[in-house]
Amino acid sequence: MGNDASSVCSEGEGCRKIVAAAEKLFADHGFDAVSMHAIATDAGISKANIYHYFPNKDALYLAVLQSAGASLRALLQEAVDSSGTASEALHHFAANHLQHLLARPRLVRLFLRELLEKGEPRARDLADAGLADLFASLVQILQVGQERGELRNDFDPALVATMLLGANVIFFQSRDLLRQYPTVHFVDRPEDYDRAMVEVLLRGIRQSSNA
Amino acid sequence: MGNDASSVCSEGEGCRKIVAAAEKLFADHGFDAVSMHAIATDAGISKANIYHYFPNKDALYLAVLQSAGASLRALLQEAVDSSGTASEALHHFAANHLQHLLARPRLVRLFLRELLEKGEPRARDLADAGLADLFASLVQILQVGQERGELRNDFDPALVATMLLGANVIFFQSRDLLRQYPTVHFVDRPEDYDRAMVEVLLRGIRQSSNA
DNA sequence: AGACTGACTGACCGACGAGTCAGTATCGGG
DNA sequence: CCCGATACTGACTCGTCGGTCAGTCAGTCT
Repeated sequence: MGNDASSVCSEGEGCRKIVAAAEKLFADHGFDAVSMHAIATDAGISKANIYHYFPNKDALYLAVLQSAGASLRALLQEAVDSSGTASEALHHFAANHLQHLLARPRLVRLFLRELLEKGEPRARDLADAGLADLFASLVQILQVGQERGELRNDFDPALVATMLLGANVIFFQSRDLLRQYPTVHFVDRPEDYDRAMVEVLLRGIRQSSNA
Repeated sequence: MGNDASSVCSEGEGCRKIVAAAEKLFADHGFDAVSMHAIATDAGISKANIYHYFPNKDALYLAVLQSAGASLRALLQEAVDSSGTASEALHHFAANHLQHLLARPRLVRLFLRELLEKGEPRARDLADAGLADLFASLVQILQVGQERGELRNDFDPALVATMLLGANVIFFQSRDLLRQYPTVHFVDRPEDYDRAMVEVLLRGIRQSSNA
């Protein structure tokens, strides 16, 4: 599935299969709920073979996160395109961002999981880095919009960036839940959701008024 | 700490201590990472004693979620007050909602964890119920505002409700992360964050325009 | 006193977890 | 054809897990 295992596996069929299986299982069930045996079985190899490539379970987990982080970051940065007006850039970002989230749900959940961890900072820094980049890009788009006079000056770009990211993340995370809610009709149309969402946001931050 | 263990413990000092310890550990590390021994130690009793109150680990976890759910739901519904204008109600809700989230981080993380689980639906329904209630309340506030002509009619209440909830949840969840980001100055002032956030939102959905 | 009850414990069990190891299959280069 | 290295395996160790059990202890009712 084109995951960026190459970055951590330096070629090698077996290794890639391991990371792919681990990524799936870790994302679905979390670190502690997944045994090395389960990973091996899913990858179609023996458990001991995993230790040929990775010194221990933590290292494998780290490798998975690293590989996932690389591809996820690349994917999401793709969504950032600061050309055109701020409005255009925001619409473009929101739509692409959410679309990418939905296209690779496992990677996303892997990172959301990490963000929830309190005790052991297994790879918080890694998870953080990706989000920080994204956040910075978004803030920049908004700032440029402000400097150009396209957007109002009385709001904090970081605030709106947070709102936008939050809107997408919560949509991603509670999609199934929302689906059970009868009157919600944007559940299966992420583009609709994003378009409407950015419109509301823009009306709140655009310079002066129009319809 | 006033958690609603009474709902599941029918009095009894020991039982309450168990649930309290379990709540803390489960919230911090997740179901699989917490052993019965750890819970017993933290509660200051023997492991076997836990089985005097709960038939197995899953039952204990369920009880914790149930108790947490009860108190969390009560807490959050407190934030809902549909008296006054929609603007007032939204401001009131946002501030209280976030404040409650931040006041009981463990309960929140317990539920966010559950929302992430894919395979076993240990208690998804339970976690869902709370959110659904809240969501419905918010939607209603917005609908009333629309009917009264206070808010525009061209937006989906469910969409804005989602945005508001999302804004609060992401703030809660990535607070530490945001703190490392230099230019963000609303991190340690949730009220500021919420006031500004709702203002932007309101400007986007309020009928006609004003400053 | 004695019978009964619920809270509680230490010692134990089988299962399964991560990780090890001795050894086999495979394969490219000399 | 053999050699060394790399890919890979089954069988093992050992610690910890969830869960059980026989039994102690404090109180309470009669």
